Amino acid sequence: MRKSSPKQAMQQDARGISDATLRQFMGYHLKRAFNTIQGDLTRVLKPFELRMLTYTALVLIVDNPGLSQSQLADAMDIERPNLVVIVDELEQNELIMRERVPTDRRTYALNATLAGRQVYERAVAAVQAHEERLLADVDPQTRKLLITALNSIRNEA
Amino acid sequence: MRKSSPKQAMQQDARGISDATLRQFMGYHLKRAFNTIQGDLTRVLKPFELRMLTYTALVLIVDNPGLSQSQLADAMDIERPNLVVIVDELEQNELIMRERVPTDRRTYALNATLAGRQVYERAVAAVQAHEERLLADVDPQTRKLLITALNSIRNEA
DNA sequence: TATTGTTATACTCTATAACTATA
DNA sequence: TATAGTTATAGAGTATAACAATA
Repeated sequence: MRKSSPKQAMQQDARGISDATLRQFMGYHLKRAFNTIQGDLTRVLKPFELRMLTYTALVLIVDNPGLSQSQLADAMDIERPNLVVIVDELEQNELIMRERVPTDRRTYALNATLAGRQVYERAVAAVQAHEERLLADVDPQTRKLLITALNSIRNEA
Repeated sequence: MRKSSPKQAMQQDARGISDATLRQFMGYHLKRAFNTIQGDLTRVLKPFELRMLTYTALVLIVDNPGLSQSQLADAMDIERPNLVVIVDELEQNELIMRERVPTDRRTYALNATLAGRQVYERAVAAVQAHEERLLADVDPQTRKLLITALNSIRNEA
């Protein structure tokens, strides 16, 4: 994660670097914001032995008991092969279980353990508190607008 | 890059996956939006033999002739070691030149070649056109708000 | 044949430590 | 000493192809 250089989003920074062209470039702003939040989240989630991907998976599993790895990969927008290590990690930490489905023995039903649901409660609270701090300057209406705009980006591809 | 699943940002998707908890999670929206835009940009920049990082570097070099690699790394918010291959790539494609500075022989002054400035013109236009399509549903005022909000995220870390 | 989960693999982006040459 | 650029390296995240088990 990188140290921030405040004021650099303006026309010129202290050393006179002009980012006039870049300032219009949404991808650039998105990337920097994501890198910042990703770095923060790594810290916030460390006490729970989670990272952003395992956190996201845990949340979806707790909220959707019994879903399959394919469904989870689809919901997380990642490829199935990449989900395997994520589910492995959650299972090794005993936060979730893979359970065979009798009616279709190819799939696993994913379910959180008691410990998983407890970690979920605390981790969700920690992430919400973090985002509350992060978005302190952004009023609720703008946050909604932000999310809507971000999702419209996602859906336009 | 991943295929999009429209409507999935709503309460439930076609298979009934609930992402109620995730919907409040800004990091998740940011990540998906960034992944989308990053995938798109890879395609948009391919004709110019650029990727997002080399594009960003080229833009900053053209807009700030003679800047050093340290300044560039700082402006791009990446570590100096990671910039080396980016500058290498631009130099090998003959879009920029490293020139020794007589007054401080440790630093290089980075300058775009004529070809670099021409690629810059066309690549910037292509990226702007792409973002215009991507943000078609987002009105100009909201875009500004979006950028401001994204930058406030960046600076709060 | 098609799908679920898996393995192997490769590529990109990021981060740190340590080197060199200059200052 | 300190700084600019570099090398080597390691860790994430992501993507594709191909396999076994099952449908």
